[in-house]
Amino acid sequence: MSTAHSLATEELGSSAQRERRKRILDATIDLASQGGFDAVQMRAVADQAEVALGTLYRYFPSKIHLLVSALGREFEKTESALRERQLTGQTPAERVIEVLKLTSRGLQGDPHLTEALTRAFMFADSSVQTEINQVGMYMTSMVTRAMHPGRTEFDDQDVAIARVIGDVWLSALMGWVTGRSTAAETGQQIEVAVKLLLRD
Amino acid sequence: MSTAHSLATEELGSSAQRERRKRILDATIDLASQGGFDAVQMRAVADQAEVALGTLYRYFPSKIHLLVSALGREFEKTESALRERQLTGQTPAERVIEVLKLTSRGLQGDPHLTEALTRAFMFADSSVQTEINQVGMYMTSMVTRAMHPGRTEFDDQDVAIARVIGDVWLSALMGWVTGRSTAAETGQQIEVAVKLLLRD
DNA sequence: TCCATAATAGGAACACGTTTCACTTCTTCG
DNA sequence: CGAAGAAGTGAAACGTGTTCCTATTATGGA
Repeated sequence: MSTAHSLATEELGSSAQRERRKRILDATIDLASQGGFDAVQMRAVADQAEVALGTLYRYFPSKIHLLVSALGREFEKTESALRERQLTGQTPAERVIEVLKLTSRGLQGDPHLTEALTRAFMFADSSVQTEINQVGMYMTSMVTRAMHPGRTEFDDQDVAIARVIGDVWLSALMGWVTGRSTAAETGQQIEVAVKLLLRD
Repeated sequence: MSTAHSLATEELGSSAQRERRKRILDATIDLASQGGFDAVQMRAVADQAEVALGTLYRYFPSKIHLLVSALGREFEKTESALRERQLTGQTPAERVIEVLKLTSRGLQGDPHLTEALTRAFMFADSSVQTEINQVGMYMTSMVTRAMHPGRTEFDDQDVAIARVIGDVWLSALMGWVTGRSTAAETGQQIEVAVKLLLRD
């Protein structure tokens, strides 16, 4: 434990363990990026990360845990990238749409990866609650911050709206990763929802 | 539509084939109802429906197709039951909430079945598009009809709102079947969204 | 009725997530 | 340092979705 403190969600462990964990998640992202959900095969991940299959399962108790953890790491990056970006939209609706478009574009730039991570998220049950909640918080945080830049506290109505937007976003993404709608339709769908919800 | 013609989504076939198909779907619903998604094992379905495994796969090319087809049959029943029911709500929002509560209550009365069907729906890819679209149409139809009872044509705004509500409903259901939220929270979540969307 | 063809039965075999186990290599601490 | 326990390795084995194959049975037209 080199540095001062650790968040509740951070795992402790030796540097060798942190290194292994990183290698595993890197391999996961890499395989997902190449061939999507089906290409993330546990034996392949273990091989590419240069750990034994049993070790992989010691770090991540299932394929779903593995992929949702990877999603968490990706969302963390996205959220911190967004924090540094100045939004240009004039209204809450415009800014929210801007944020969602940026995020979606990032995802749609890597369809296989998106498919793998979204599928895992949708399939995750309560045993993955910790990782899931983390992703949900990033999402809500990104939307509420877009609604009211600079503010740090948000009232119930704002959070409720952000949640609904998150739901629509997930459904739209689901439609896209499962090939039921195009990227354009997905964007449209989200835009309509945001305008309906933030129309005052 | 007894004998004269058939819709595009209806399969033709001899009465023996229709009978087998029904037995398979019945077995599917039964097993799902008892033990959820995991209990719907293809060998078990085949056994209970008294068909060979190969025959099961001839009728439904995958477990997902099988379950989404079963969902379609259930939704058909729900939708026609709702058609005959007189809604008591005074406003569109109240009526939509009424319809969704009724539907949700039906689902939550059989948690295992709901879990199985919802999971399958979420996991379905574009190869199941036909069945998926059918389910989506039932959903949109139920919501728009609740918004404007008696009306048969709906403008774009109404349909857009119905779609957003459907998205929230699916996300909420997902949270519930995966054990991430309670039935009460799910109902609350949907109610908030409907009130936000139909607040004028 | 009889034959060609499609449909079904029955079951082996394969793929991949997951579990298990015996053995080896670290890590830690007295 | 040396020993105990934790972590990692490598491989076998199991469960379930899916595929494949051969023999048998229905079906429908000449």
